[in-house]
Parts: sequence; C-alpha cells; structure tokens
Amino acid sequence: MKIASFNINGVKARIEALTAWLSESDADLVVLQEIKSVDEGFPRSHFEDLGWTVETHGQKGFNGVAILSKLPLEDVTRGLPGDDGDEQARYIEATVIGARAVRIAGLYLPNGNPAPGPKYDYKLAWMARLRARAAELLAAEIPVVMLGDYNVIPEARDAARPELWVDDALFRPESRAALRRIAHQGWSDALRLADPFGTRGPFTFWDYQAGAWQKDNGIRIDHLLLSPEASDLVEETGIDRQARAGDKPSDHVPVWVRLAA
DNA sequence: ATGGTTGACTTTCAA
Repeated sequence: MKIASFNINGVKARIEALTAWLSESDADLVVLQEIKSVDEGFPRSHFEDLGWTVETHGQKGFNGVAILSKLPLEDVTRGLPGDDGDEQARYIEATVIGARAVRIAGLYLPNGNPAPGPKYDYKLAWMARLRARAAELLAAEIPVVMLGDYNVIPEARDAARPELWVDDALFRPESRAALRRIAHQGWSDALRLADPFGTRGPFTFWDYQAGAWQKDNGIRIDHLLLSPEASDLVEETGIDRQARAGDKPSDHVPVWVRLAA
C-alpha cells in the first residue's frame, strides 16, 4: 500500500490541486494537514464521490488534520494524548487494513515561531507528548507510519540555506534535539533511506515569499517515521516535487512511502 | 534593511 502525507494549506483553497494530485498519485491513504476547516465545512462528499473514506479532525480557521483512505479504516482516534486542555487539532490515528494492518499517525506539529516565547514552549511541550505516544506505538511491535508536517529541519543538509534558519523555531537546537529523541527510540526516517549520505535536500517545503521555489530555497520538514516492523516492508519512497509547480499550489508537496502491506 | 506571499477571516493572525 502507498501511504502519503500532504500539508494542503487550506482544503477549500486547494480543492482543485488536491483532487488533481489524488488522481495522479496511486495513494491508498493520505494524511492531510492544515485543512483550516471545521469538520462540518470539509468537502466530505466531494472526496467520498471519488471513492475515499474521509476522517477529519478539524478546527476553525487554523490547523486541522484529516485522513483520506481507499482501504478500510479501524480504530480512528483524534487528538494527541497528554493534555486534555489542548484545543488545537493537530493529530489523528487510524489502522488501515491492506494485506496487513498498519497503524497510521498523521500529525501537524506546531510551528513554534516566534522563538523563544509561548508558542515555542507549546511546540516543545507538544513534542514531549508526541515522544510519549511514539514510545507506546513502538512498544506495540506492529507496522506504524507516523507522518506529517513535523515543522522541524533535522539537519543543515535539510535546508538550502541553513544559515537563514538558525534562530527559527524549525531549526533551533531544542527542536532538533526533540525530534532526534523521538527518532532514536527506533524510528526510520523514510525519506533518507534511498540516499542516506546525501548532502543537500531533498526538500518538501518552499515559502511563497521571495521566490523561494524559483531559487529552490527549500527545506525538509515533512517526514515519515517508520517503526521497525514498517521499515522491513518498505518498497519505495518519494517526494512529489512537481506539485509545487502547479496552479495555486500549497507551499508543501506530498511525501510518500510504499509498503509491502 | 526591507519586503517579499498566501489563507481564513475580519481586521489581523498564522505560517
């Protein structure tokens, strides 16, 4: 099965570009971030008419995540455990049933800017909660794909111009360390598997401003972390870079993994 | 140095 993540930056603004990409991709399951819609406002029937099962976890105006699946889903849960007072819609889990069952965690990790400050504190606290949930998922010893917009540039090679990001919440040492603490629990960074020693890129985000796309001034902040049981099933990974060049594009592009499952 | 863009939603914030 092919599992993808796409930060669409607004489902209403992206309905055409998203629909076009869905028809070109042969993805079986897609996690979406930044739907920027409440559940009732999501164009559910548009996607159901195209054969997708739709699960949303929305919020007014900002954030919001969703799952589109062509395969059956079970045990859908919404929200990241660990803080009952957290109102932000950034996390959804489900089990997708293919030849094998795979647990999917779709996430939109807080941006955290400006840093330092309360938004950065929230980011780091959210990452601590994610680490706790990630440990539980690993302990289950099943195929798990934890994917989405992590809003973290893991290393200097993951930015075209890392010097521009040194004070940014996406690249500050605490953010990178928090992601490493999660990854080092035993997760594989799927987009690094094909070229582990690459020195520049690949990128998944290009800002709308200052001609970032035209200059290829990108960063890699969308990630797929695989449990060992999922890592053993990898057949192929990819980044659909051409999506950034289309009409009314998101500032992110889709990332994906194909599993023998 | 500044400004540069987009989306949701109202006047400005978030990214």
